[in-house]
Amino acid sequence: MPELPEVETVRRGLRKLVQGSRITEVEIMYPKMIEGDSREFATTLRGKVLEDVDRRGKFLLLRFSDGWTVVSHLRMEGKYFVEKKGAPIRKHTHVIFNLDDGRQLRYNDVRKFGRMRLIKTGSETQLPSLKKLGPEPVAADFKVAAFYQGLQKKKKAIKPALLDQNLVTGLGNIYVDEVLWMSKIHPQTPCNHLTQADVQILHDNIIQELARAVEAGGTTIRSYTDAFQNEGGFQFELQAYQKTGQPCPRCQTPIERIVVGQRGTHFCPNCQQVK
DNA sequence: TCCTGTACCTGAAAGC
DNA sequence: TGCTTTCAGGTACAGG
Repeated sequence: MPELPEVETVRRGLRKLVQGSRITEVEIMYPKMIEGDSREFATTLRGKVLEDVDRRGKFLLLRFSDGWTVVSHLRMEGKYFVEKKGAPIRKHTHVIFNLDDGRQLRYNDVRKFGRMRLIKTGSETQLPSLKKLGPEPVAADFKVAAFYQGLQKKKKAIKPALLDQNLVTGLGNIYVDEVLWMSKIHPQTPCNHLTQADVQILHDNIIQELARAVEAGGTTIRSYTDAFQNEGGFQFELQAYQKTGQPCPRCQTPIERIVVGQRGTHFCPNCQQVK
């Protein structure tokens, strides 16, 4: 399930593999994957060069010539890979970008949750889904004072607040459980109960954890692979996520699983207590 | 405005 | 063994 580190790893892979390639044809097998007119999506991209691949939060921004951008979200199980034209089409391949060198950039998505949208480059900041995104989880953008103020205005639990993408972007279910464990904060703690000291620790752990996960090439739990079809390495670093019944690495108390905001949630009942 | 619940999807695992 | 049910979760959207 791609979160920021996985999307960043895909972005880097796509840059290496297909930057500079020209699209000769786009085949769309599952039109619902395309937001807006899927035929227009295909005809507009014909002849365009993929000039760069950017990222905002968990959204990939594929930059094409003549001022076009494809905004792509992998959601749960979306993945891109490159194969030669004529190679067997795998099950769950929904969009194929034919390239001028005989290769194909293929988008595969078992759950069909992923979405793509074609927009004019520069207008992505006006898309509601991108407009609402909080800062990137890096020290230059993500400021602890604004984070604390944002949390003080919320009464809901910290876990769904972090999954919202409004206060900071890039966290998903795995990394939220991890950073809350690292910060000794119970996932059901109301946001406005957190002290400045709690928020400072949480802020620093979010930056540190996501940077480490990017370095490791992301986390593979179910099916994630990057554009080279490599799995991530960060699943071996997880301390709490999916560790139900296993001893907490800090205090040896068994990790528990509860449901918070309809999401499976893993925490240490000793280290992480509700305030 | 904020918050909660649900739909979208399929495959794996669990239950019978 | 084979069928049915439950679960996994990121985002958009509806409704309170």
